[in-house]
This record gives sequence, C-alpha cells and structure tokens, in this order.
Amino acid sequence: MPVTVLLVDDEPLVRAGLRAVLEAQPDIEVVGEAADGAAVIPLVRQLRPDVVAMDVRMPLLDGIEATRALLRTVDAPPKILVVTTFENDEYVYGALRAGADGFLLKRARPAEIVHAVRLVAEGESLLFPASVRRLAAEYGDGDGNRAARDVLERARLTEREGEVLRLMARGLTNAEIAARLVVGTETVKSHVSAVLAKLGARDRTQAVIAAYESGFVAPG
Amino acid sequence: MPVTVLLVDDEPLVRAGLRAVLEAQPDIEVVGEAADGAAVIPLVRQLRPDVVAMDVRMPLLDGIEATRALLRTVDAPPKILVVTTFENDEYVYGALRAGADGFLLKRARPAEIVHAVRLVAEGESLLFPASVRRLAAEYGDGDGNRAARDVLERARLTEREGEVLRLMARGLTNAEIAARLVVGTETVKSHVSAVLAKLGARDRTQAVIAAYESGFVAPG
DNA sequence: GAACGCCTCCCCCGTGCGGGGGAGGCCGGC
DNA sequence: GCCGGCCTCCCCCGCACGGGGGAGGCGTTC
Repeated sequence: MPVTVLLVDDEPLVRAGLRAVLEAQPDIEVVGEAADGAAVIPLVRQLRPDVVAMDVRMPLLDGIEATRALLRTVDAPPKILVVTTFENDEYVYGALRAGADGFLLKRARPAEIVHAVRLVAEGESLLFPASVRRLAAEYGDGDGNRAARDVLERARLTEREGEVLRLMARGLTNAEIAARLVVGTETVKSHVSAVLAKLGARDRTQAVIAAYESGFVAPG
Repeated sequence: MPVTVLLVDDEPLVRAGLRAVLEAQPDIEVVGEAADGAAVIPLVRQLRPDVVAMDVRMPLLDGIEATRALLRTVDAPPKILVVTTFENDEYVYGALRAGADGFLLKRARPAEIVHAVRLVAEGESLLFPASVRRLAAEYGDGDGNRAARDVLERARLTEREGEVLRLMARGLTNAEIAARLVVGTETVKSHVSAVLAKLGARDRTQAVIAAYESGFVAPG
C-alpha cells in the first residue's frame, strides 16, 4: 500500500509542483490538497493521510498552529512534514517544536522531497534543516572553523549560545556549564533553552546530535 | 605553577614508569606515591595534588572504592585519572561512574599519558576509552559496519543495547524507543541503564556523544 | 533618548530521566 | 539437570531538565 499524502499550501503552484514530484513515485499517492491551515483538520479526518506536507506561512491558520491543532485533536495523527521557502525560517523551529516530524525546503531537489516523505512516513524524523545538516559537507575538507561559524550564523546562535552548545556537546550538565562559564545555573538554562529553540531540538540530547550532524562539533 | 600528581598503583614498576614520563615534563610534578587505595586519602589531604593517577585493581581498597571515598570525604578533591591495563575493564566503568574524570591505558604512549594528565588537570574529562574513541579511525575508510560491530563488541553492548543506543543517538525519548521496539518503557530504561554503565556515561547525552566519538554512529 | 539584542538571574511547575533494587521467562552451554 | 546471559517488566525515589513566564543591566544603533 502506497504512502498517502495531503498537501497544504496556499500557493496552487507549489501544490502542483509537489503533486507532480510525488505522484511520479509508484509508492506515493497524493490524496488531497488544502489551501490553508484551517481546512486541514476536517480533511485529515476524512482522508486519513500518512503524511501531511504543510507550508509554514499560510493565511487563516499557519503551519505551526495547524500542526499543534492536528496533534491535539486527531487520533493517530499523520506525520507532518513542514515545508518552507527559507532555511532558518524561525517559524520552522516553532513548527518542529509543535510536533512536526520533518523539515523540507521548497527548493529541494525532487529526489530529496520524495526521500523526505518516505522517511517521515516510516516514522523517522528529520530533526533539523537539511541545509544545516549538510553545511559541514559543503565546506568539507576546507576550513572547519568556517563551517562551524556558518552553522552558528545560520542557526542564529549567539556567541554565548555557541559556547554553551559546545559544552553541552562535551556532556556537561547545566551546573557544570555554569561553573565553567562562571555564571548562574539559571543563566545557563536560559542559553540552553535558546539553543534548543533555535535548533528545533526537543532536549539537550537532540541539540548535541544537531551539533554533530551539522559539523558544529566534530568527532575525534 | 606546575600540575601536581599523586601516583597510586600497587606495582612499583608502573609508578616508576609514570613518574619518569611525567617528571620529564616541566609543567608536571609528581608529589607522591601510594601502593594501595587505603593510603590515598591521608596522602591527598597532606599533599593536595591536582591529579591522582589511580590504578583500578589494587589490594585493600580498589580504585573504585578509593575514588568514591576521595570524593566523599575530601574537600575540593583532586581530579582522578583512572589507570588500567585492559581496555574494557569493567572496573573502569565503575570508577568512571564513581566520579573519576578520565581513563588511561597503561600501554598508552608517553605523549598520551602526559596529555591525559594535563587534560583532566584543566578540568576536561576523558569520558571513555581512547581506544574506543579511535576505533572508527582504525577501520576508517574500510568497512563501517565492521567498525560499529567492533565498538559494540569492545564495549560489550548486546545487540538490543546497540539498537537502543542507535535510537538514543537519533534523539528519541525512552517512550519513543519503547514504541519503536514494541516493548515497555521500563524495558527501555533497563537497556539505557546498561548502555550508560558500559560506556561509562552519566546520562543519555554523554552516551550519544560516545556513540559519535567512537564512530558507532556517524554524522551525515 | 529610545529601541534593540544580548547576557544575566529569578520564579513556579511538571516530568522525563536515571539509580537502585528485584524478578520471571527463554535459550544455550556445561 | 543447572547455570548464566539476555530480554522483559516492575517498584520507589530524587533530581536535573525543560517550559513558561518575567526582569534588570549594558552596549550598540538609529
């Protein structure tokens, strides 16, 4: 049985594009479309898609609210793949934290789009922007610091937040980080919360994973 | 001011070797020696070393108990560097969890020994065996699965524990791992605890770090 | 001067996490 | 047969963590 997908985007062109890309796959079926977040819940109840490809910025009800509403009101909710134009759209992080399962750039190549849909359908999650994830590869053998700095900038981490993330990625607790930076634990908590929000991470473990995956910290 | 070190090992030969290696450094000073764990606490009170290089297997009081006792009874305790002959000595994990700051193989090269002492003195921690950390590099471009399997074997992770660690390294919570593996959360907790113990990790974050550092999971 | 971003610290609160125990079922080896 | 390893599940418990707020100081920018 194919993976069923509901497309939610206010631009018909985008819906058509996604439909064309996804329908080209024998194992993926687009079962419906919606032009705004408000229409999503009844459609999901009716069509019971496996995956909802959801734009973030939409009239009436945006992708964040729609995601939250879906997860709150629907039994066995579909997987939610957040679609956006801009990497590091702050709204994306909001949606991920609202419970979305994955992240997809509109400019992604068709193969990536298909891959993303299959992944979230299987229950895997695309925790954070693929763009960030691949930054290390882009600068690959070049300047490592450049890559790290870039990840930091694109994620809009402040210098302090970057320090904190680095220490988190060394396995330190908030109290230990506080001692190391000679500040209060409440301060560290603030920074940690900011890091989690900006990386779309749910907890420090996911943040550390993001740090490794993005090349912000490197093994060895 | 130099880093001061207290050597604790029941074999005079090992103590002599460590002393020779460390004294060769201008910034490291060996301030004392002990032949068993029972002698450590009074010596530490008297000498107040920065670092205690502590054997694990010793008569009277082993390294684990000595570490525990030190941290419990001494104010501003020294950093503790656990020294052992065998990688994956179960005792080592016990010592690390008792609060030791680092891990050192007796067969390590002099430069590595010096490096380890300096690191723990600075407050950094060597979370898990360097041997494990470098396994990925050893098999580097070769068989990735081989490396992962090997890490798994050397850490003596069972198959199930390996599965759990992999899911931890994807950022899943215990409940999510339980759902994925179709078992109870209590079961997952058991596996997680086993993984933490075997990796010498304090929490899941450190375990995930270990997974990345060892090459058990790879970025990208 | 006002506005903004950043760093700092504070409160309350729920809960996921991890420690420390134990225990039963299953299977393979001795 | 018995034993040991592994997987499974259970209890209690304390605490670090993270969410949700707010707030003051400080430097830069406009």
